[in-house]
Amino acid sequence: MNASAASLIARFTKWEALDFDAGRCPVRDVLDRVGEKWATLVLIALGVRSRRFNELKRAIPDVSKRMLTQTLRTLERDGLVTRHVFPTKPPSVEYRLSPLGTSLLQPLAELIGWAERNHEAIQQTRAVFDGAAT
Amino acid sequence: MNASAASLIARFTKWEALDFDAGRCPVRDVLDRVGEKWATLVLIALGVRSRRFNELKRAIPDVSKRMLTQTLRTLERDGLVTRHVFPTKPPSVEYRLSPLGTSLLQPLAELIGWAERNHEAIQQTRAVFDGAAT
DNA sequence: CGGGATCCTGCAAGATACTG
DNA sequence: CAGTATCTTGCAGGATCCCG
Repeated sequence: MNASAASLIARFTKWEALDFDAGRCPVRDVLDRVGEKWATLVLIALGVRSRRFNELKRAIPDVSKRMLTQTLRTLERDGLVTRHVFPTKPPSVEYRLSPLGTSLLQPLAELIGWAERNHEAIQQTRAVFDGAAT
Repeated sequence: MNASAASLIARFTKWEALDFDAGRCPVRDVLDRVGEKWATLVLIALGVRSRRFNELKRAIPDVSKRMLTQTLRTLERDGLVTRHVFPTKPPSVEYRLSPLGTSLLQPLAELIGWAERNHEAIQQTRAVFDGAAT
């Protein structure tokens, strides 16, 4: 147990005492974003460099245009990504990570680092669990 | 931009060069967990202390029994939580955070800390965005 | 090129009722 | 107390076609 985790636990203990309402917890917004299938990938891809719509789509081959558009709108709405239109012909639109979006990259990186370090252990545990269930 | 974020970006650049498949990315498992509505709350509540089923339910008032059971099963399957049955009458079952689950608490805490520091800015940006859309 | 509009499907998650 | 079983609904996300 480290300092940040201990602090989190202390905060939760207070929320709990106040009969907190998970539905209105503002932290949900952020966790929901992280849970969205494409949001994190878009943030990371834009962390590498600013990109145009179809550049992004090539960087993340499996995303559909629809979901990419929707993901970008959501991220823009939350101020994590900015959209810059250049009135060329045909039009070109560049997406950039905002300072806020860039700052999110750090905690995200730590979470993903944890996932990379531990996903093998998770998959083994899972195999054992599923085997025992049979 | 800090070290862990820079490292993440470097890794992504390599994935991208290898034409990576998001559907098979093992990191998804973890991000999906974080996105699940109750999983993080359960992990934090168990970080405070080990608890029994109905203790957990009281700590997180809005969760239904069904979702709590399902969430606990998933976390147990991934080895983040362990389940201990005491054959008393009536039966009592205690859930504990495993070492793996405890280690997840740290990156999670940083993400939630970020969310707490920035949710106000996000909500303001969102209000402006929605206002402009009208 | 950078989308928008529509239709469709599957799954997360809630409501309710029952049980060892 | 600690669940299971069943039904239902909302929404994420995919497929397809259209547009300036």
